[in-house]
Amino acid sequence: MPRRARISREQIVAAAIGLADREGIGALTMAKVGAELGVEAMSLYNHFPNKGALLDGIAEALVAGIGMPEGHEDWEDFLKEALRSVRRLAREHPGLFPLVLDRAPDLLAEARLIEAYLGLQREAGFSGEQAMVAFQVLSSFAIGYALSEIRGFALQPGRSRLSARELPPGEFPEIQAMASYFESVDRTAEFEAGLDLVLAGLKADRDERNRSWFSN
Amino acid sequence: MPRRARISREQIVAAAIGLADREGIGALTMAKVGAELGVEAMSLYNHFPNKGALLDGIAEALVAGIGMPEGHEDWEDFLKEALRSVRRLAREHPGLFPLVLDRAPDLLAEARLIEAYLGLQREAGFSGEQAMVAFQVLSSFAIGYALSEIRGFALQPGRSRLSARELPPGEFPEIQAMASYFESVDRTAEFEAGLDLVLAGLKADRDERNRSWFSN
DNA sequence: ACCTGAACACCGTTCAAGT
DNA sequence: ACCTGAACACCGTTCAAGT
Repeated sequence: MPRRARISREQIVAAAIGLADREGIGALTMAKVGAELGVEAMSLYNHFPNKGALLDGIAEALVAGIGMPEGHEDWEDFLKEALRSVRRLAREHPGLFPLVLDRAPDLLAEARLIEAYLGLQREAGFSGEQAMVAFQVLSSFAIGYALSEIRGFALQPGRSRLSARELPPGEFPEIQAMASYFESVDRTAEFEAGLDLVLAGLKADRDERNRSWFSN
Repeated sequence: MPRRARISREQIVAAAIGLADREGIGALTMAKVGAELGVEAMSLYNHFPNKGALLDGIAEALVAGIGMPEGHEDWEDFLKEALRSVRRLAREHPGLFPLVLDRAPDLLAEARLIEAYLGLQREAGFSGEQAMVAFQVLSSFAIGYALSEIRGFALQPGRSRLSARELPPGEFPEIQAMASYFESVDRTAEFEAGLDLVLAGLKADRDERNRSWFSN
């Protein structure tokens, strides 16, 4: 048993994630991450060149935890499952999600996902360009939705958000009529409805383009 | 002429925005913002209780700069114009956009926009709930898209982003076949297509629900 | 090979002293 | 009323010294 603790990259990243989940991203200082493992701040520099590299390590670990969707047959389910994972990550680590977006490491994992997706898309009658537009529109929606959800939607009660019931009465009749709606939205259902809505639009667009192609 | 510079809240906020635009958000220290105006760091505490309040002031000023869309007749144009403004803000102040999202002040301005929007929506045959789902799905898309655009989409060349051409050859045939696409996407056209796609889905959904309503 | 004490630059913030 | 010097706690980072 060594008198001084000995630590690994993986332990540091895990400790940092736990710390940020418990105390917020503001608690992510070298000293506090070290203390989590019984070690001084300077020890971390034996494992990461600087704090930025540690943050990259955190982002990478979180994204790697998502993995590739299983059941590769259908492009719609494949993509929906991947985007549900994005939302799940945001909900599990709300404090770290913006960091993941910021430092989204240029991952081979992401490229592998898109490669698999494009293969599935081609069989479904989409051109490569249509497939990538679909990917970018849908993932923009999922990222934006997840972000809105963790920081609070407009007019939602709670945290520091202005809620529908706090508005000056009289001036906002439309909103006030819906106050109870804002307090009881089912966000999972809304997210799924959003995915389906965008997918319906994409498929309608594909079909229309294919129709005009055949009729020319 | 006083020997010591005298400054206002507005000047401080403007100086901070200019500084962040030029040197990045990392340059937003009390000392540097002060220096921008020929003043010491401590002077800022006469105008803002702390740095967080200054950042809130920045977010508020940027959002206020957007304003309410003109030409209120049509809910679709109204909402599209508002969301184009979000994207415009992101492109004009890429370094500050995440901060705006984070500190989105609980603005009366936002409530007024939603109030006006709901009024327009009702006339178009949407229920209040449908209207808010539409709002949240579309604004999630716009926020996510703007964010992706400023930090780089997947497989896009540039910055620190892994580009399609940098991937190990052979392993990613689908992506490599589209390398030239990734280098020449028209992001404005893609954003507009995304808006129209989601709107088409929303209207199809409304019509379907109304149809089943009448046939019951 | 990897943890640590001492040290430095930089940062947010307080407060009493100036004008 | 509002700017400033001095001071403090906290932070990232370096480096030589330990084991």
